[in-house]
Amino acid sequence: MAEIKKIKPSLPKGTRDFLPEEVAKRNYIFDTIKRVFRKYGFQQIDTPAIESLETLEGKYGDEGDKLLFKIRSNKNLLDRPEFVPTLKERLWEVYPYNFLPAGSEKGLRYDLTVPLARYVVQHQGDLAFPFKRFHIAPVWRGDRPQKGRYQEFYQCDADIIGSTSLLNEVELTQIYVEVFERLRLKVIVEINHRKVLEAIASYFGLTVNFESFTIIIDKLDKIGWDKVVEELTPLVVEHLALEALSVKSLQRFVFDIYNGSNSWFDVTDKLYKAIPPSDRWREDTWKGIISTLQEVLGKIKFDQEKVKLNPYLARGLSYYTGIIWEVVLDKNKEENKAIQMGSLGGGGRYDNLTEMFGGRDMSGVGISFGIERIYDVMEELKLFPADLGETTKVLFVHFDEASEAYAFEQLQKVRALDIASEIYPGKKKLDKQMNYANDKKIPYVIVVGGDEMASGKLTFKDMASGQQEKLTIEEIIEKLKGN
RNA sequence: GCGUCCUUAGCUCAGUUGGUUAGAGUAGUGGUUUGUGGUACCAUUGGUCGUGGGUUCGAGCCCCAUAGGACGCCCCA
Repeated sequence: MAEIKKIKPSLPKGTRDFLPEEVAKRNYIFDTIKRVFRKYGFQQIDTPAIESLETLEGKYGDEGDKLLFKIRSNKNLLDRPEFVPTLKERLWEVYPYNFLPAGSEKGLRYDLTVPLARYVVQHQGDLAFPFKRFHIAPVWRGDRPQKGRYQEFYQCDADIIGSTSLLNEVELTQIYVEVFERLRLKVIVEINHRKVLEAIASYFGLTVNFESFTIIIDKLDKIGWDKVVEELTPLVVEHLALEALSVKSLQRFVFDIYNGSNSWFDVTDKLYKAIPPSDRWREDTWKGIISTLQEVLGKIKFDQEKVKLNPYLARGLSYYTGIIWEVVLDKNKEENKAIQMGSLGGGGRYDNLTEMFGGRDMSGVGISFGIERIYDVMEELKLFPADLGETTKVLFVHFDEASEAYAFEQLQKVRALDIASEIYPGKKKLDKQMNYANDKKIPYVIVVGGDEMASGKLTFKDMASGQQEKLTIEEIIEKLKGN
């Protein structure tokens, strides 16, 4: 038997272990979000962590493809011992994929959206449309890790597939507001329409480089107007021969509209008046966008401090085609001022999602919660409840085999009432057993020894106060049920 | 793809211009207290100094290479 090589315990880069306490906190976030999702009629689904490479490749652009985790095929003939070195083998080393049947290669999922598209097309016969699902699961990216950015992380998405009604947008906005209220985070849900950006770009003659335009505009929060103008200027000059003055006016244009207004209707009205229909931009389309925004925002009385129209909100994603969201900390609130954190969520409407899998054209709209960041912010603001209720409520401790057996019997009575309880297994000195309760933050301990067995009155100790009293098991159960 | 930094005990880290046997705190174990934790005190286990090579009488420390990791750009679900 070969000796097992001892290695230093370590994790691959960009991955984390979670301690029980951390899992409890993460579950608190997940449970809060799930409760709201279900309240609005969303059903949870799951899909495999691995998908065919076919499914994943080509969906995230060149940059995304590079970050895909690929799983080496076990069909690789090179690994077979009987395989002798030949020219073919050399070719295998260089071009292994060329010798594999298409679709046999696997990869780890990169997000939850592409699996959703595959899922909807594959199961369309079994699903009720509009299909409202949520999905909370880890995804993997071979990215270079940074602070708050990992190779394995959770995504938490809710989407509605197959309905173009704006009621969906209204409800998703409600969900954002409600979830963050429940988590006691003060945030602003920013809303924009993708085509507002297109209109602005078009008005300033930036249609050729619209992608670059959105990428730059999206950085506004991070780098400020001066840098944005700086980055936009070459686009204008190179491709459209407009003087940089136009970019300055772009800044003023957006800035004025956004700042001088108190209500969404003011903002949308101003937008409407500010952008004259050009030959690239038909008036009725623009009207449609404005009314879309007004309908979504005006449907119910959102708190205007919490839900705001942000005409320069872009989001990098190219596949969004309609309303887009982003959730950010409300920097006007005192407690948030010191916290440096990007968006806590985002989403939008996208068309043709299912097309790539041969499905009929289905419009989709969805939101996502950045739970890793939400966790960090809540930790910093100390917003997690002190008692997350995920630990044992009461521990039985004992001295010898007889008292262990007796305690074990009593334990069954407590467990019969679904009270989380345990007995210290095996013989150990009492202080070690108490230590265990202490480390595990178990609030109550029941001491069972000779006296207790004789009298039937057990020693019930409150670990927080240190006080203890002699009670029958029935009296103890009553107390435990009470809190 | 570009750049900065890190790696010494399970964990967090000291370790002087290169010098004898590499330390501390913490966690663990045993005890002070054979029926009472969160505090204290005493004792004690635990290290191929990431790996490989080089310089040197001598390397945790200097040089080269390499692996792993963290962070910042780029990009971004």
